[in-house]
Amino acid sequence: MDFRALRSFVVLANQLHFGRAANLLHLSQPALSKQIRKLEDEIGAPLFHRDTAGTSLSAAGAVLAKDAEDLLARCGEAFLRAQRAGRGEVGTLDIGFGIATYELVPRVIARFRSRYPEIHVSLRDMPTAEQVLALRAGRLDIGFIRLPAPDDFAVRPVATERLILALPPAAKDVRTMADLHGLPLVVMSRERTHYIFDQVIALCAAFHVTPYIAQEVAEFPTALALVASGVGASLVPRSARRDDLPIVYREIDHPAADWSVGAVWRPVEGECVVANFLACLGEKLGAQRSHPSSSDDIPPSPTGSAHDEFGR
Amino acid sequence: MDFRALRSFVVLANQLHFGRAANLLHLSQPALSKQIRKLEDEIGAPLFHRDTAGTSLSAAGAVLAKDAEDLLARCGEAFLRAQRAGRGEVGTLDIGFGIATYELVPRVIARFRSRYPEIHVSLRDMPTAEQVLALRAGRLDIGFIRLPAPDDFAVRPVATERLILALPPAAKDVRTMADLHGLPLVVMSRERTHYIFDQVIALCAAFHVTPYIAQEVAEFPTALALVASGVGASLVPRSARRDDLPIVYREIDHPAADWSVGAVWRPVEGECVVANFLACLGEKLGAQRSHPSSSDDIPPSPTGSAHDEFGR
DNA sequence: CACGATAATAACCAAAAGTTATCAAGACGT
DNA sequence: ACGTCTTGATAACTTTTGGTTATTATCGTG
Repeated sequence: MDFRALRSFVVLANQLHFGRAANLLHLSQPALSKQIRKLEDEIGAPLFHRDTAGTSLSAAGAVLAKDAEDLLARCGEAFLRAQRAGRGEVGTLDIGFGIATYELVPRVIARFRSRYPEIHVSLRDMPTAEQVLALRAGRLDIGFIRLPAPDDFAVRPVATERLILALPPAAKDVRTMADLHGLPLVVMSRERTHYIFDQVIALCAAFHVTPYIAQEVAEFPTALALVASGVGASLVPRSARRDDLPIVYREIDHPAADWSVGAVWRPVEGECVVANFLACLGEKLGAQRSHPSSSDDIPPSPTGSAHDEFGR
Repeated sequence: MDFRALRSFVVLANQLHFGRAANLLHLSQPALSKQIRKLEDEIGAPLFHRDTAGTSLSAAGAVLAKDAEDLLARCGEAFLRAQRAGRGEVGTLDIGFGIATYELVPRVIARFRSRYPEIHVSLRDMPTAEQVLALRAGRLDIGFIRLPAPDDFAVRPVATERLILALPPAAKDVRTMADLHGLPLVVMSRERTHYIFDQVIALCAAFHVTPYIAQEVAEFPTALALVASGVGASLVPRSARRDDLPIVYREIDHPAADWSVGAVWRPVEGECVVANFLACLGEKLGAQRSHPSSSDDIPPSPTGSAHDEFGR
């Protein structure tokens, strides 16, 4: 059943006049006659009674007319929805995020939702590794993971932190990571924030320090309190620093101390939903909105900007 | 938006493989590629991600796929409904009937409804003249009217009655209508059954008899009771005759005494609903099923058959 | 009875959709 | 690392379809 014929049929059913209907449809009367006749052949029954005194709907025509109008409306609707989906205005967006983005992501999503109310956003809390898998499998559109990202992803760095050394006053002669060797260490529990734990371990390894774990804690303030009470040293993000405690801080001048989170996505052509979300993200970060909607180059990293976007 | 392209799209969305989908659609792979590309151009966004590793739906494609399947189903449904309407299996049937068919018509309609449950039958009680107008205006499909019908209608005679003279014993020397002159007459009230009244008047006129109306009644048995008690003569359908009363009956050998009802309809090409109804009617009458579904000749009149189908 | 209106038909033309053959790019197995 | 295979795109060509104009048949109507 041809679509154009259906549209012609509806117009004719309203006009009940081949000439007028043909005009409205911007085609000639014989063309319309042919279309209708073809439709009638397909259906196997006349849709109109042709009478020189006037054209009128047949029983079959009357039945079809009722359905056809609705059908055309639905079709147009579907078409528009598809177009809007192409512009990233309707559809779904699956976002993965982890503990480090509990503050940032919901805020961006709130903005995104108000701007694109017809996008169904689904948030999935999962660790970095799982996000990478889900992204590759297409189960996620965007992930927020610890950087660096595997290089088959496009990246938008979102927040950068740097670990600093927190020392009890008694250990104020420790100046660098290397001096940490043998000192007891307060670390974040691997349970909840294993990537922080992992990074601490990796950082120690980078300095050939064998960490001696004195205590595991769940929150940075707790760790600092323990440091202040002399339990041991700790490594915390700079934003967690508290100066009201008797603690000595040391910068760590090593890339392994950098701790950044970025939005990553598969660099696929023409998926506007992702681009739209990244635009919201960019605005939220107050940074330049460099997001390649249809190119797979990695946007310039705004390193050094956007501190303190997370931290507890 | 082309319909065939939509169907192709749905198949491809299920298969996610141009070659296989093309096979299922019985066309070549380039043709399918072209169709999809055209659809994408119309919509303005890619519907699939083409990757040598495999084809997958884009965001827009996923949205459209959801709608398209439903759309196609509805379309097929509408198509089938139209076909069935063409065969007179769905739709509406507007029937007009009057007092004389109160017994027959509902029985036929019951049969018709059980056979064509998806035809919405609407019954309209209206007198002959009004039925004729409604039929011409297309507001009725079938009417049951007193015959003869105007000759732009097709007719199926349904019941024939003949008026007979009912005389009180005291008037048994009356032998023909002509002898009725001056005799008091018991007639049916014009209110309820004006066509019977009218026919009695017409019958009298045919014999140049000026009727002298002694009494109007509502039912034939009442009329006969009055006749038996000597109030006057009466004209009743033969089927109303009662032999347990002291009444003398006389046949009237004149066409004006004939009183028949027929189903009439506009002889329009290819309206199966009407034909189907007439088939039911024919079966109910137990007569030959001569009903011209697509010709406008009047079916052979089964005169003399089908007595007693109405009468009160 | 000629005229006007309406839809069907015919002849023709252009656009489309289909076909086969071929190409380019990755995945894959050796 | 290199042919091979798979997959989809492209090109050239053909067929089909849909559209146009011109004409005809058939009614109502002045």
